[in-house]
Amino acid sequence: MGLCLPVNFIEDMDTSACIINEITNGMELAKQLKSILGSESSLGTKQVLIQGIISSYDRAMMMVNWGHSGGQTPPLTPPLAPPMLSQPESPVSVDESPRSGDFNQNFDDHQDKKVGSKKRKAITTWRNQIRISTDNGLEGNTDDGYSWRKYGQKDILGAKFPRSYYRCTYRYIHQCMARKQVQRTDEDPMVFEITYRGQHTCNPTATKSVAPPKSPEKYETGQTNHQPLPQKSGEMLSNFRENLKVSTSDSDAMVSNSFAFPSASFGSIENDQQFDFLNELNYDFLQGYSPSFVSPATSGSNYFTECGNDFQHHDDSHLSGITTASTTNSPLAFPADSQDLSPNFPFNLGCFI
DNA sequence: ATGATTTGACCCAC
DNA sequence: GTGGGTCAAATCAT
Repeated sequence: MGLCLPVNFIEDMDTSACIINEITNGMELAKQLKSILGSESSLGTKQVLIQGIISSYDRAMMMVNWGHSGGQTPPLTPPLAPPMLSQPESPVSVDESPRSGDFNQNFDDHQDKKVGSKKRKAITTWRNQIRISTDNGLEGNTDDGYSWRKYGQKDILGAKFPRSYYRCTYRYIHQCMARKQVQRTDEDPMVFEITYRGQHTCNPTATKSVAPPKSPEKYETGQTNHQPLPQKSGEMLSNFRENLKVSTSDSDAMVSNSFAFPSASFGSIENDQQFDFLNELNYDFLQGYSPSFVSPATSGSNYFTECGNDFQHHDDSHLSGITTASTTNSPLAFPADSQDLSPNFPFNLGCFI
């Protein structure tokens, strides 16, 4: 069901060879980039090469991390399809809060409380870091295709900025227990770290309400009501995918998915020129890439089942050490399904298929 | 009037 | 005891 890699991926692959392959590939791309750096080559070409380099090294690092993880297989399905998550070996806790037990009778963690030691952090989480860019006068947003309602904000010790807490707008309608936390990073106020908890049981496309954003600040605090146009959904998705990290705390697994359009956002796009610019930008970047990757933002239940692009496996101890630099600026992602790859697609996915 | 956000208080894991 | 997560009343926005 949309998983890109077999469960026994680690055991089956020749990890060392793949790591070498990725590093070699990255080096080759770097050479190509160097050769065209001062040339007339298009910006897109250069960015593709840069992303190829980043992706190669990301994958190499991922494989190194996995190799040290005792063969543990991370969850492979990214967050936009939380209901599709398949983690049979790690209990999925949707709502760990004792006080919010009004609806969690249906969820596994409720059983966990009876069965054994139930740690608060034993819950499936995804982390997504989004860079908000003002380079071109646009503000980004943290929209991910779902409707969220803010239910709290808290100053976090040691953090410059407060953390905002959101739950699915349809928590009570669809018993959707998905939540997320949004927090600006100390290092870069333009980068938001979004932690998703629990899985959506609602249909994002069917439930999204319509209300355009009023201000960038609204987005920063998690504007919940926005119905992007179909094309905007691609940007929305791209923002969301910009830097995705998935983890199950109890299994000490994390998956990272690097994706970004440069400054592609629609949080405060209120004039058509800007919007057209972004569309062109997206088109340029996605030209030649998987249509299934570009367009699916409006079908929330699908567009994440297919991916699993850049994976990074971390210990729980690494969770707090997520860096933004390596993952927030990746201008491109690649489709998980090699069949979707265009001939232009620069990345060697041989290790993943 | 209705729904979203803010914010102080509460609960509980650590 | 402290800090993080959540609740819920008050407030705000539409």
